[in-house]
Amino acid sequence: MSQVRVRFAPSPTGFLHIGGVRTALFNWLFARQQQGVFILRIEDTDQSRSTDESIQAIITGMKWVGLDWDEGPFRQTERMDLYRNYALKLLETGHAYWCVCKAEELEARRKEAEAKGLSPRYDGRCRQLRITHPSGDVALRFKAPQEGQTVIDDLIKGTVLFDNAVVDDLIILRSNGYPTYNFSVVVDDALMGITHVVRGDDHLTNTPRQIPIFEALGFAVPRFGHLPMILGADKTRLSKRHGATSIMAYKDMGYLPDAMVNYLVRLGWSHGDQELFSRQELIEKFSWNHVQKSAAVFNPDKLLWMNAEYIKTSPSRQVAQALVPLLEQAGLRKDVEAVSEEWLAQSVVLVKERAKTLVEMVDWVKPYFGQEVQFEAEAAKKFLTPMVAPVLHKLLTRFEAFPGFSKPIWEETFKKLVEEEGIKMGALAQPVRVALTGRAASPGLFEVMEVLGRERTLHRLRVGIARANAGQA
RNA sequence: GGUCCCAUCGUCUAGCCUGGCCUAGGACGGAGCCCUCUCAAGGCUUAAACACGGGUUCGAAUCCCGUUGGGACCA
Repeated sequence: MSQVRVRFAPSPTGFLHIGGVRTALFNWLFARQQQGVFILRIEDTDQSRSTDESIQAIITGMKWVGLDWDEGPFRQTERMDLYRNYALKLLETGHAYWCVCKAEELEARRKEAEAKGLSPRYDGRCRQLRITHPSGDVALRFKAPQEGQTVIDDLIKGTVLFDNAVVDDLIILRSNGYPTYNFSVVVDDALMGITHVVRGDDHLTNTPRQIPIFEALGFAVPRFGHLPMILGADKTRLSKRHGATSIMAYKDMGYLPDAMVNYLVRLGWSHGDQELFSRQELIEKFSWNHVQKSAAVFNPDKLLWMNAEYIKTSPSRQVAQALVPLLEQAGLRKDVEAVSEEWLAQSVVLVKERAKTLVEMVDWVKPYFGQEVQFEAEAAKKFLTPMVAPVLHKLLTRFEAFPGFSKPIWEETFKKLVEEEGIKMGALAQPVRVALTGRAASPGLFEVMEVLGRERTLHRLRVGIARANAGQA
């Protein structure tokens, strides 16, 4: 068995979208599992739509999700001579011919055929012309086999049969000298020694056009695998209308790359009932025969759940690291610089089971930065009332009596006070919570105190008491 | 229009190849209950699907044919 060589070949016509990432992912998993080679190739022959920014977007996107490639990125625009040479080689070997049909004529004939209810394929009229010295606008056409069948043993769809009679002679070199998509792909896949062509199933019907070209060129025909599409909630092809489709948009929304990868691979692939997989597990367990044949609807809710799972279970230092850029964006640069990595990781532990995204986490973690707390008006009004001020003061006095912070001791002190006062836990807990965090919802009170430390806890209690006394008296 | 692909809960899917273990399992989301200092998380319970019609067979979600419905490509 020769080494597996696969590729991901996106067009740089925008950002890297999640459908592309999934295609790349399946290729990557297979390459890593087989200890093969994963190649990145940029299909930028359509120069009118290709941009350098898009190429950069593909690269940053791939890096973010951790899909590293072994060869490339190659760009088709740097390989134009190759396509021309191989096209002319086909002409020499009699597998291609010059076609002088004008675009308008072809269009007219196509319409005519359609009107008659025939398929709008090229009728092959230049095939017999044997034009050897072309002039003016000429295109090079591939002589497609007219008889027999082309059989694809697809990795995902199984055996698919096409009658060659339905495949017409496709243009491989346009009159402007540019190769067509179907031709440049074959040349590249052949020259790069691709053993498994795995792409979206929108290419399935291109395959019977491409196989004869491999053969005419004298190259081995690779295996093919056609992945089903990703759809939006309305079951139409996923697009901007369905919300974010750019992979980097998910980074900005606070998703973890591992969660994206896990979700995307589960969209179309399964391993029994298992939902969560580590990268290593994915590489080990991946297999083509458990890839779904039908299209799948992208479900943002499930992705969100999965992201929450990853936030909860990933090492807190790692999550903290991913959180830093978002904290800085939120205007907390100075605060972040002032704290230790360890402290940050500790606060992540505090909120990680409440935040489903890193963006949410920024909000959860905000109250633990800085000396002062920002009160939510409603929470303060409801819980920091003159009525609770005396109890809060008692609590403060008792806390002040301890020279240091000790979670169990402070907790015990707190509960004892509640008991003595004959009030419910919540009656004291909520005002304290608002005093310490400014909000009516937070992690466990004593965990919060631990992260704040003795001094800030006492300080915020004092401020809270002042606020309570001032409150609409 | 032609060719090709696809079809299990609202969604992602297990089961299909190698019929019986399927009274169709899991997950997300929904509903309810429990836990609880708030918010979460967690635990438990629950509603919810084999597109339809024919065959083959003792027996079909599973195999075959057709219908319907989606989709892709061809410009």
